Amino acid sequence: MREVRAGLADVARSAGVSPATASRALSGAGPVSEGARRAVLAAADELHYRPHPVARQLARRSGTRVLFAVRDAHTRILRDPFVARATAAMAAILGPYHIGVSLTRLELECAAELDHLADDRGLTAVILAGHDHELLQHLPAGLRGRTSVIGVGGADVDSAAGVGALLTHLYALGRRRIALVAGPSWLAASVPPVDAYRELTRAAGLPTRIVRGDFTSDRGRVAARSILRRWPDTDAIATVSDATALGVLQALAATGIRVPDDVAVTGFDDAPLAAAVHPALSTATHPVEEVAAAAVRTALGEPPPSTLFPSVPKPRGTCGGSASTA
Amino acid sequence: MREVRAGLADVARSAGVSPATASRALSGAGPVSEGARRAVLAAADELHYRPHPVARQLARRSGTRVLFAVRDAHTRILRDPFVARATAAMAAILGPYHIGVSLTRLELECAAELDHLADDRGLTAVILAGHDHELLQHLPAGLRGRTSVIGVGGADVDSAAGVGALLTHLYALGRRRIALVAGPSWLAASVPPVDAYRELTRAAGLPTRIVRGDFTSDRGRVAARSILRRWPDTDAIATVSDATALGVLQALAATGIRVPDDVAVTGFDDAPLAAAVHPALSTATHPVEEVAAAAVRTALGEPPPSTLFPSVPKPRGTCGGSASTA
DNA sequence: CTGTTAGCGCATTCAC
DNA sequence: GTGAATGCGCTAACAG
Repeated sequence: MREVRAGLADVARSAGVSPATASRALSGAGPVSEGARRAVLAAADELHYRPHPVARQLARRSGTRVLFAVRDAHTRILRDPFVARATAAMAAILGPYHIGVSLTRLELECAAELDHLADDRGLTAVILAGHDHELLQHLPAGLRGRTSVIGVGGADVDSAAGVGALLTHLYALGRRRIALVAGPSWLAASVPPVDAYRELTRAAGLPTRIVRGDFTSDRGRVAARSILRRWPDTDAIATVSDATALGVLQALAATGIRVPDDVAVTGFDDAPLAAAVHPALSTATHPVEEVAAAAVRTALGEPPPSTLFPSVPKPRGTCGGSASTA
Repeated sequence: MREVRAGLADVARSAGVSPATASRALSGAGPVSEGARRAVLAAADELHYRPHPVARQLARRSGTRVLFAVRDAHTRILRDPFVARATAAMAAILGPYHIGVSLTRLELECAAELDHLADDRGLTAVILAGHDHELLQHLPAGLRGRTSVIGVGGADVDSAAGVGALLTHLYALGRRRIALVAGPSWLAASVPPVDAYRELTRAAGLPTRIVRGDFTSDRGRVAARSILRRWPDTDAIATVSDATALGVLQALAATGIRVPDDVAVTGFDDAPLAAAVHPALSTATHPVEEVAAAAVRTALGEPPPSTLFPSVPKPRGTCGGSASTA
């Protein structure tokens, strides 16, 4: 029943105009008289015209994919809930534009990989996460203007405020020997939380206890043991990742340390089940979908967001104090 | 320094052959003499030739995107951890093939939407989840051969075995009044777990207590209250979703019912933090990334997987018995 | 404002 | 085996 798919030429003919005019009318770009536009739109509708995205992208040289490139030491970062959530959000946002999403991990030393990406003509844009300052400085020329960043310098959450609020909350509840499991040192996003931490400890005259972590619970376990060994009287452990916080909780449980009675714990990012652990994990929530949307828009040419996205502290059971175990 | 990107024509010229031969040599298809092939490959390497994916896909009319379409009553399904995880996995798998991923939700009544998708020439393939039998029966002709399915009839986990094992475990631990929060009735994947449940209850002479749920914790809360009202002596509640199980746990906690002492609870899918709640959530783990990979391969033309993926029961704290709270 | 003319970069008929 | 020609479907430059 269905004839061969109608093309732009068919629409143009049926509307009594040239393909060029039809193209302008349909893509909304370029000058078209009101009459012609109406005729074209009617014809397109009549013929059930559907533009061919691939041909369009070839002609426009715009590419058909956005790449979400996450720099990290481990492959398992690709299974990280934050990454998965952001990827899915991008995929949902870009679908209507006929643009797909790809996901890849970048090694810490990724100059060569970036060069490679720079001349993949199929890529509309690249969204970077897990970067450091140097990386942004040395972006291949071919990537400039079609790259955006999630984290420091791009679509970012106010992690300093979020972590700061959590720390302040711990302090208000009487914790005085607070340790921090910071992010990896190769990561630009690791800095703001550390700054916030140093500011609090200095202002309050507290001891500074920092160990490095990453986004895994394994490292959380290790970090917790390390902290307990070096500073046995620690009464709170703040982290910058829910997974890490869970690792901390497990290590503490294994040592017979009570949470939050002996040691309070906080995470970061509000992973799906964070509210459901017992005691419920104190953390901070972030609008990941909005961050992803902003990153996409920026990558596609809009100006970058001028403000940070909110990092809202969610003090729960593992903080002690006014806990809600719901 | 860098000249204009080398095209197939440049490679051909440099290798002293025609573009056609170069194309054959590079794409590996068609007859090419060994000498020519070598020359072309060398030239391509020399010129740092990178094929233009969009042009290639236009010429081949193969499309540049795979769409992951999840049928569900609610938009929030797109934030479901399982969906996000599967999406990210697909995006990672397809990247090297220069194919992107899009994500969309389908209404329960989605015949029109499917028709629409069928003639989006930019779509390489469509991967369906949340389908029912009728949907698969009435797939638009334009989608046949380039559609695959996650769940019953496609890349699926052995949910009957997984749920069955969990139920058997509950039974072995002495539970005799087990209720099931099943999946939604519009979903084909809801059936196997129910079958497994009925089989156990019949074989063991247990009462049958089924209520419908979905993939949200809200419904889990509602379901738990409903169960307690209708069958106050229930001593175990099995679900087919971790989120639902968490909702059940919350409702039970709110009622002062102890888990697992009074009522045991099981989830399904091993969400990221399931092991970390307290008591740790009993659930079943699934190789989501492999399922996604299989779905992708099938959508791209390979034969569908002949066997079900394993659903491995993870009895933990909420089951009672040999619990491990780790 | 509109139509004409050229491509976009590659894959694929066909003759040779 | 190979090459010349043609087409994928649409957009962009250019005259008019």
